[in-house]
Amino acid sequence: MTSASRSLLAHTAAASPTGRTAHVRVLHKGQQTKHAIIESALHLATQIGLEGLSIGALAEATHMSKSGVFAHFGSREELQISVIREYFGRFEQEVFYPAMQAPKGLPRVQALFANWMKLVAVEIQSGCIFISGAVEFDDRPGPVRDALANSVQTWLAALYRAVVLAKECGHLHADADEQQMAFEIHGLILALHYEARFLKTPGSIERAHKGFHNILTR
Amino acid sequence: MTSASRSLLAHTAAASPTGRTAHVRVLHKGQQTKHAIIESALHLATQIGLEGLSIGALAEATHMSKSGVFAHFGSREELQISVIREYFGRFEQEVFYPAMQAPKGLPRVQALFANWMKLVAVEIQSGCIFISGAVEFDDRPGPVRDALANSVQTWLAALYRAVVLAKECGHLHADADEQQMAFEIHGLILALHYEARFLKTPGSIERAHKGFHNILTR
DNA sequence: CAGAAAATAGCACGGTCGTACTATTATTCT
DNA sequence: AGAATAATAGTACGACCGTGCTATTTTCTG
Repeated sequence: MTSASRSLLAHTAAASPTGRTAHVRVLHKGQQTKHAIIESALHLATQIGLEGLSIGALAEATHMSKSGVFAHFGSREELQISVIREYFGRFEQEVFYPAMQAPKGLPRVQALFANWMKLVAVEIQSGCIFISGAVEFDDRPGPVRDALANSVQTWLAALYRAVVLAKECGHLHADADEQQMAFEIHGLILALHYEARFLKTPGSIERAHKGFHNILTR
Repeated sequence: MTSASRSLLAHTAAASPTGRTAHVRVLHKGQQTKHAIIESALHLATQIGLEGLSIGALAEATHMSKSGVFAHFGSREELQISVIREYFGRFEQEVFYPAMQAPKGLPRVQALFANWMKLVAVEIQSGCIFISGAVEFDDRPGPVRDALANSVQTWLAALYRAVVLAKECGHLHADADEQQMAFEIHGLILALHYEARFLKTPGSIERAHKGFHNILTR
């Protein structure tokens, strides 16, 4: 397991179920297993979906009791939200931040797409909660949906902004429609996920790449 | 309700739970309520998804007992498959057949896309089981997944074939990649569904239309 | 109008779910 | 060290699930 080795920041102190605030203490050992639970939950959720995530199955996967798992979150919703936050963090780490080191303009857009494709290529096997979650919660208002939608919006906005910068740099035609391009790129990723993961159509990855090229050269 | 008025063909005699074959009889009144149940189930499944479809909820919606509903299908899987078949039939009726009356070539491709868009525009409110089902069953083998995948494959193949014909008619560039075009069109529909239904991004319909235009004029 | 057969209801079972509530164990602090 | 507190386990509850079994009612048929 490569579980507890990352992110020593332990940011935001993650509001505990009980509203205790006396002495701003640094809590140690519980946080660690909580992180392990979230890791396991993320792994489960990508396969079965956020709705399929059950505390019982999670307890079994982590060799804990149901109540032991439950106590860390206080509710299933809070667990789901934790998973979304974790996934978003990894998405940032693997897709966004590395691409931001590419020079702004077209290279950065290409880096963003390349990193995104690299992740989705993995998710063809494991699943993607930004896609499955969208379907599960498109009709179900509430905090989980909000967390999910915010995460996706943030990422799509970052992509859009990169395209805007590329146009400002003169790397795109002057009449290029940035919103339109972001929309079409999003469509390529969704079609890739759909056709490769569900239909198992061969050649989908190449088609997504070619589609991206088509969008740029217009 | 506009329920029992369509499709007097009553094709395929829909294998009953009991394996009775004595006397090829024409069964009447049960088939009718079965159709009503499927209609209600379709309505439910588009909103909550095929997995969210529960016999209890369906019984309540149709003012029947759980066992009364259950007896018509023999299993939940069979119910789900019936819903898929019904949805596919309507899809054919609303999208495919009308478009086949357009002259083959580019007009027919445009008609297919236009009809598809018209349907998806409705499904932004109600949901689409070809999309939600793909997410729910991409990891879950079995007859439901097979029925779903077959339906989608059939439709995508029809779209692809229309593009091939358009190229043969000389309505597209000689180096046009038909598979690629079908892939990108599929992506537009998926992006539309995602952004309009889940994110509620305004202007998505126009972007899908514009994207289609971009694909054709290349 | 019978009698047969199909359609529907009623009921019960075992299972899983989320989540209170209460013990017990492990960890941390003084 | 022991006291305080956090972490985990144990147990139970009510709700819903799919589905099997047995009545009862409705519909069709001869």
